[in-house]
Amino acid sequence: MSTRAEQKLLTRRSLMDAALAQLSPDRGFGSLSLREVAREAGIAPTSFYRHFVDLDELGLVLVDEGGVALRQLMRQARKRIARDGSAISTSVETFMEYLGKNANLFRLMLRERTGGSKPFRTAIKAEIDHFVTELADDLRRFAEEQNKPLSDARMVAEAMVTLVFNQGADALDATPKEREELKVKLKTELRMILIGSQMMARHASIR
Amino acid sequence: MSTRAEQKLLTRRSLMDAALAQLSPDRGFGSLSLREVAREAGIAPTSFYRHFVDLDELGLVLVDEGGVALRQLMRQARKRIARDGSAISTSVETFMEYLGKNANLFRLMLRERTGGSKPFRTAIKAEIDHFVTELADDLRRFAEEQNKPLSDARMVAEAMVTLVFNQGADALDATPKEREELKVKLKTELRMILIGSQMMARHASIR
DNA sequence: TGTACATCAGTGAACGCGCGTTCACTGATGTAC
DNA sequence: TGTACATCAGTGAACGCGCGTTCACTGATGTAC
Repeated sequence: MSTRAEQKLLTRRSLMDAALAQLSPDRGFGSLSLREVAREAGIAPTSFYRHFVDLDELGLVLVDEGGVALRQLMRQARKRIARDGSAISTSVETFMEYLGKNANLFRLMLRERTGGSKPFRTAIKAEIDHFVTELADDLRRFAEEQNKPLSDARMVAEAMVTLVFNQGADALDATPKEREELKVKLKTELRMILIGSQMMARHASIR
Repeated sequence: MSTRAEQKLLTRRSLMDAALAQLSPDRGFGSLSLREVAREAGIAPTSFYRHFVDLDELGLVLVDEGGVALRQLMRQARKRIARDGSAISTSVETFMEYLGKNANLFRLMLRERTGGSKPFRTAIKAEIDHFVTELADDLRRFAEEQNKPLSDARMVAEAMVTLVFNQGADALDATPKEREELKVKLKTELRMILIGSQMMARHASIR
C-alpha cells in the first residue's frame, strides 16, 4: 500500500480514537462536536470531511467495531468454556475482561442503544440481536448435551443479555471491589434464569 | 394563594411540560436547550431564570416527579394484586399502563439513568433503588405467605426491575401489537427468575 | 532515471447560527396605612 | 375604601462563544512517459 493511503488510514484511526477518548460517564456520543474530535485528533476541523461525511458516520463505524468486539468475546468465551466448563461463570468473567479492555467502545454500545439517533439505535440493536441469537444457539446446544431441556431459549438469551449489558454499564463506572460484587450478583441472576427456564420446560413436558 | 403566585406556578409547570414534550426516541434531555424549552413554553428565554437556575435543575424536578409516579405505580399494583392475585401478570399490566400515561416522564428516567450528568444519574438511581427495595419487601412477604421461600430477594428484585425497565424502554417506541408481545415475554422472564430463586432456596435449605 | 503533470489529504479564513447569560426595564399585582 | 409605595414575573436588546460547513489554497505524494 502506498504511503499516502497508509497515512490517510492512520488519520482516520486517530479521529475514531479521539471520539472514543472523549466518551465518559458524563459525556455521550451525542454531546461530541466535530471540532472537538478534530482538535483531539490533532487535525484541522475541515480535514474531518476527508474521512467522514459527519460525526454520525464515524459513530456507525465505531458501532461496527463494537460488533466485532462482541463476536470476539463470544468466540473467546466458547473456547474457555470448552476448556474449563462452568458456562455462566466463565462467560461473565470473559465479558468483564472485554469490558475493561474496550471500556469506551462498550460505553458507546451500552449507552447509545437507547437515546442515540435512529440509525444508531438500529445498528446497535442489530449487533446485539446477533449476539442474542448466538447465545440462544449455545444455550440450546448445552441443554441438549446435558439433557436438561430449557423453555424459550431465545427469551432466556434475551433476558441474560439484558442483565449482562446493564450490569456491564454499571461496572464501567465502578471500583474494582464493586466490580467483583457485580460479577457475583450477575452470576447468581443468570443461574436463576437458567434454572427457572429448566423448571418451566420440565413442568411443560409433564403436562 | 395569591394570583401572582398561582400564575408563577402555572408558568413553572408549562416549562416542565415543554421540556417533557420535547423528549422523543431521538432526543434525550441532554440535547434540549434553554431557549428551545422557553420557546415551547411561550415565554422569553430570560424568564426561564425566574423559575430555575438552569435546565439541570428543571430536570431534577422532573426526576422527582418520576419517583412519585413510580411510588404511585407500586401502590396501585399492590392494590390490584390484593384484589386479583396473579402478582407478576398484574404488576406488568400496571407498569405498562403507567408507561403509556407518562411516556415522556418514564423516557427521562429510563434514558438518563445512564448517560446523563452525575447529579442526574445519582437522583434516578436513588428513585430506582427505592423502588427495588419496596419490591424486595413485597417479594419476601409473598414468599412467606405462600410458604415458598426464595433466595436473595433483593437480587431477584434488582433483576426484575432491570428487565421491566429495559423492556419498558422498548415498549415506549413499539406498536401496540409489539407491546403485547413484550408483555408476554416480560411475564415469562419474570416467572423464570422467581422460579429459579425458589429452586435455589430449596436447594440451599436441603444442604 | 528524470521530467512534467495529476491527485488529494490537510489548511486557514470566513460565514451565519443558536446558544446561555447579563442587564436595565416595565407594568401588573400585592401591601401598608 | 383610597392612595402611595414595594415587589417581582416577564421582557427585549445585547454580548461573546463554539459550532458546522464552504471555499480556494498548498504542497507532498503518486503516476505517465
